[in-house]
Amino acid sequence: MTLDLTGRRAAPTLEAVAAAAGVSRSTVSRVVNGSSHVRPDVVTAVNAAIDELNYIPNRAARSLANRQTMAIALVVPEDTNRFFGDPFFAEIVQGITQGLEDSDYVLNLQLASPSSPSEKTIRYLLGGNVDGAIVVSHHSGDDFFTTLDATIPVVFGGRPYHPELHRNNYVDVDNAAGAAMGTQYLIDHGRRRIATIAGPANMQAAIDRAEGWATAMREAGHPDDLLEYGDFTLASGAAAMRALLDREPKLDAVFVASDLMAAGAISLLRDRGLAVPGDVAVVGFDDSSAATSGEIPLTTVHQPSREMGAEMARMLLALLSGEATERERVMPTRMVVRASA
Amino acid sequence: MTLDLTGRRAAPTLEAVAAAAGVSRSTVSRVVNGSSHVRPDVVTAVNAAIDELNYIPNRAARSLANRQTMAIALVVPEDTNRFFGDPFFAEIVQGITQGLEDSDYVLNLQLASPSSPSEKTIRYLLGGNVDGAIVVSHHSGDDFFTTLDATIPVVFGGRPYHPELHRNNYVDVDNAAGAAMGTQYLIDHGRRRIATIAGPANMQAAIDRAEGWATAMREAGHPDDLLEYGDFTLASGAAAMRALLDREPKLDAVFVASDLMAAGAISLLRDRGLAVPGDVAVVGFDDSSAATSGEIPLTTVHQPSREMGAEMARMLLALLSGEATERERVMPTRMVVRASA
DNA sequence: CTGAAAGCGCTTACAG
DNA sequence: CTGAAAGCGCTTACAG
Repeated sequence: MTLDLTGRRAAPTLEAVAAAAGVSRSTVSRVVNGSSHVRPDVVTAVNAAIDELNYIPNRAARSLANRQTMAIALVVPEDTNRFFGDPFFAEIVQGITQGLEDSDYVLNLQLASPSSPSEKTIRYLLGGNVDGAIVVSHHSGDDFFTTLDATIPVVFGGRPYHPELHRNNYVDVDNAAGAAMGTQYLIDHGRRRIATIAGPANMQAAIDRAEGWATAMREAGHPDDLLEYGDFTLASGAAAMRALLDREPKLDAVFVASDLMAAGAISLLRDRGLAVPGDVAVVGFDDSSAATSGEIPLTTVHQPSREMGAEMARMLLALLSGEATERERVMPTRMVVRASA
Repeated sequence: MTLDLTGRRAAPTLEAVAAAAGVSRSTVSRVVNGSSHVRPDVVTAVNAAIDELNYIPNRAARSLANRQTMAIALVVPEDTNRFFGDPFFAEIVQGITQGLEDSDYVLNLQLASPSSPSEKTIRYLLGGNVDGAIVVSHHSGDDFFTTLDATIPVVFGGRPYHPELHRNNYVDVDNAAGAAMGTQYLIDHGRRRIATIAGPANMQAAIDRAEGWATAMREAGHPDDLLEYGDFTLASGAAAMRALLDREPKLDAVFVASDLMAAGAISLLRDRGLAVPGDVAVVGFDDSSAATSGEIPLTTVHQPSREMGAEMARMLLALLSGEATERERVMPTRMVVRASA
């Protein structure tokens, strides 16, 4: 065992394995990469040497020779607090991890600021450190992602805001239809003055959900004037609810574009002494764990977040392997009725 | 601009920059790496060529030549739900990110299972893909980390459970003293029957906090029999509270080893119609955002999570640059009094 | 089926 | 201060 200056073992190389197995480096490489043109007994001998030496291929060397990093980036243009605060992301990450499980790719998480990724992140993503990227929670106003998309294969979680993107691979739900369904549920249950708390206007999903609410309202002959924006955080849900109540004390329902904002809205409602759903019915969106962790289980529009994550991974893998693939995957939503409406 | 088969631009190399600037590759390399032995006008010319071509060094090539990856791993042996569910981790991550900001290192997050990291994670960490690692939330019963620690520099968030580790670099608080302080606060405020909800018995911090509670109780002449274990999740806090109430319906206070578990305990208490702090006083640990997001602001033992994260980053950076460094950093806790006790 | 050799894009002694 | 050359640890045509 060779020790380097700091007393740590020097990693064995292909060369060492070749010597131990009495074959050439080429052959070892073939075995490591599962080439079929190697004699079975040689495969056995090489594998024995690999186990013996505890050989792990050097990724840098491999990726230099290969021009492949076997890494993909998960880019989330949100600050840490929002990323960690919303269980929706946890489910997306789980799905992606699961979708990548059987592949040789590793996932590298890059948190970027919502406005614009740091110089460091940009260099990382553009500097050939990953073979592809999954971008979740895309906001408008930054064309870095257009550049990224022109550089490596990218799959978006949620239809990206920029329609002029070079390519356009995404996994999404029909946000407008889902929101309309949630709103219709309130209408069907006799609510009249139905407000909405929308997500930020620079995110496509937020726009679509607001639009779905407005459409359902208009079709039912109700006014679609009661809209306030949040930013998908708990606190912003409460703030928007307060603003809504100030504008229309007699509202009797609210469709909220995310469960987390809905939880914030409910806590404000209760602070004001309003009963949920007695006085005000609340319908959320996501069906994340935030829907069931509050005092009042949330009636909400379910989107299959975990499967969406897995699907993003699969789509990117297909793109990377050059397979012809579906480029736009829209998954179904459904109503989940609990206690808040 | 060269286009490859898929229509993506081929990245410019050192070679190309050298040609554009009319110098050798060696010189370009020196400029890129900030060597001082280059003539100023040459530096200018090279930088112009770099900007012109939009050159970004190939990390794989660099790290092969260098034997440095300029990447460090953040390893969290927890499942996704727990990692995302506890705001404590968000703060640690923020701190680490901040501590790494001015360095050239990128952070790669590796979620591992609490029992034992996957084959994939092991190969990643041991395969020379990162120069060092920060391990947060270490559990006993897995000696992979001993191997990791023998292979690359590692800093632990929280004193690791295994005392026989090769090296032992960590950032922590004095958990026992903090817990004793929280418990003493309850004693000083006249509580008699004080229970505790501990963290998992395979984590050093959990053990130390339970010990701190027990010590304070014994010193006050109170029995230290009312202990139930949780696993640092909200749900486990509620379950432990239920068990405690079953054992001792007349308990009047509980010291809980994390804010998230405390929030779970409080919700159970309220379900049972018990007033907090009227009937039962609750003291938490962490002072994470979970302390202030519930209905009842939590009185808790504050630990400087963000600074601890930053400190872990700094310590690892020092280790990587070979600087002699403090290897054990214990940061202060303090009482934060709010409404729950 | 197997090996020798070139090449991936950098860095870094070594000369000059 | 600068360049030619070797080397980092792999992969992959090319011969055989």
